[in-house]
Order: sequence, then structure tokens, then C-alpha cells
Amino acid sequence: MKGSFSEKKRIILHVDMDHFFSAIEERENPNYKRKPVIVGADPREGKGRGVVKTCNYEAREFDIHSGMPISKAWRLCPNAIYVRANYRLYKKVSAEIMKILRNYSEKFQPWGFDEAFLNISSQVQDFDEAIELAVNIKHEILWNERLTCSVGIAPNKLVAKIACDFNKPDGLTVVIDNEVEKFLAPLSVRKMLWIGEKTENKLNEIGIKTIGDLAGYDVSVLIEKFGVMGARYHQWAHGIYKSEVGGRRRIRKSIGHESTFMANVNDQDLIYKKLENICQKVYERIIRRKLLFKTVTVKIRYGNFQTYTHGKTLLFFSNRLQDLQKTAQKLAQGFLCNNEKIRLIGVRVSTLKSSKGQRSLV
DNA sequence: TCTGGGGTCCTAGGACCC
DNA sequence: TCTGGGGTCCTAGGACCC
Repeated sequence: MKGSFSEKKRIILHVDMDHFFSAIEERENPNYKRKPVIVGADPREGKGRGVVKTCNYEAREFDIHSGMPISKAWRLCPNAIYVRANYRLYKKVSAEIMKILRNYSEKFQPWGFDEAFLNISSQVQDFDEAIELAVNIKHEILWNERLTCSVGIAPNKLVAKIACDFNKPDGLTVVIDNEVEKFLAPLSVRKMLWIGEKTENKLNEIGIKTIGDLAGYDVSVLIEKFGVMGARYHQWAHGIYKSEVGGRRRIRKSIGHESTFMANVNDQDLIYKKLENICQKVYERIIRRKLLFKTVTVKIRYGNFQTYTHGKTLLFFSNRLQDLQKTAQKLAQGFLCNNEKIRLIGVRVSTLKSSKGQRSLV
């Protein structure tokens, strides 16, 4: 007999705040109510660079969505309320919400600022009780924070997340065990976690449009085309997703900072100055977190959006600003010899370890 | 019609060691 | 003369997430 009687079915809940950043802005500024609110880069009268971070549903009426160039948003709706992101505030609100959620289960996993997974298998007997619990969560967040969220309930994280996205805002979607495949089948493959634009296109090319198509496809062909990911896509399309809530402890693997120039530049003094500045910022975060780094990577984006990286692993771990700056400068030189205009420059350090218990390098 | 900034994970080739 | 196979580290690029 497969499985066992003692194997308890999992009930996983995914909570996603509705248009989090713009919802907070609306809450803080009652006069924003019922007007399109767009949080993101400065539109600078349509000449601004950068993208929309979040926008409310009134702005979505104008076909504006997150990730859209802010200049395009401006053309679509110049009269919207444009707000710069206030991360300090969002972080504070996020912490309050996570505190609420954590109370519902110790098996808890934040997913970015405004989403989280909860394994509530030990808290509830069945999906009916899970719905009750989800309603309580929604009420508590609304009562305490005056913000709405959407919830998905399913036997695993993947389906819970897709279910959550199925009905927004202020939604609650439940997918019970034996309805998982039926629920997934008609959805676009794009709804699947880890399938983005590129993979969607590749799947479309071989006639796979829906998750049902993917589930029915010959797995050996998927493996041939997508390697190990092909096998995973196939499993996921059948609603099989084993990952535990809060399963793997996350250790920070890298710290970086990057910045886009207001206009593309080839002025070397300006570029090196910016690079120095970025190194300083990364350095401060390294020190604050008591870390040592070994690898430095410089990223350059040219005016044509072609993006490249150069990296160098030092022979030793360091937390010295001069090591970071000297290495970054050398790496950047390789990019700047052709005098081509640059759009973005960034620095990231990786191969990290804790500097606790070590004498700091001066 | 132009495309942010913070990250993670995967792939693939080359160097090097045993 | 020519030459296997496994493991690890480094580097660069790509795809994806929020």
C-alpha cells in the first residue's frame, strides 16, 4: 500500500497583501482614496527612468501594472498620484503583519515584504476549519492595519500561491486535495511559479499553453529541452510540490548595490565616482552585518541595455573598503576602455562569512 | 515603448588536483 | 608516446522572484 494512514495531509496557506505599497500610501493619505496611485520611480514629466513598483486598482484601470516603465505609466495616466517608495514605512508595516501571521503557526515563511506561507496542518482538522482560520487572519490584519489581503489554501505551497493569485483583491481561494489538477489544468503556464516570460515562450513553441498541456506532455521531451527543470515543471503541473514551509534556513549569499544614471554617461570621472559611492554603501552593509567577503562582482549595463558582469575572487576574506574599491575599480576598467555610454553600474560581494570572533581587518 | 534594485539558483566551461 | 574520471573552485551569463 502506498503512503500510510499516519501520513497527515498538509494544509498550506499563502497570504498576499493587496497592492501593498500603494495600499499603505492610501491608508496614510485619505485624500488618495478612489484615485489612481502609483508607487515607483520619479516620472519627471514622462522623462523619468525606472519602473512602477506597485499601483492600486484605480491605476490598473489605465492598464498600468508593476514593472512598467514609469515614462509609459505617465503617458497612460499623467494625472495619477505618483509617489516615491517609502521603504522604511513599508518595512515597519510588513513587520507588524508578519507578527500577526506568525501567531497562527510556528511553521511560517515570509516571502518578500508582503507575502507569507503558513503550514496550518496542526492547527486545523480540515479545509473548512482552514477557511475559518483564513477569515480570522484577514479580519485581524484589516482590524489592526486597515489593509486587505488575499489568501490561498491548498495542500502545498505552489498551489496555495497560485490559488491566492486566482482571486484578488481581498480574495479567498481554496483548492482541496483531489481538485488540484482540475484547478491547475486550464491556467496559463505563466501562472506557474518559476515560469517567466522566456520559459513561457519556449513552452508555447512546442504547443504547451496551459498547465494541463504541461502535465500531459512527454516528460522525457521536457527533460531534453529544459534539463532538470523540465522534470520539475512536469511534476508541478500535476500539483506535486514537496517544499516545506520554512524548510531551508536562508543564509545571505551576497550583498550588492546598483544604480541607474539619470542619463547614459561615458564621463569616466563620473562613473568612477559613482562606483566609489556604491562600494561605500556595500561596505557599510558588510560592516553592519559583521561579514567578510571574498568575491567582488561589477555589473555594467550599456545604453543599449546589454548587461555584463566581471568578477574576481580574492585570495583572502576581507571587510576592508580599500579591497572592495580597488578590486571593483580594476574590474570596471575592463568595461570602460571603449568609451561606450553606460546606463547602470553596480557592485556585489559574495562568498560571505561571518567576521564574528575574528579581529577586524584594518 | 523602454526596461529598478534587491536578491537566488542553475548551467557550462576551464583550471587544477588527485 | 598519450591520457581517465571525479571533485572543487572560479567565472560569466541567464532566468526568475518580489
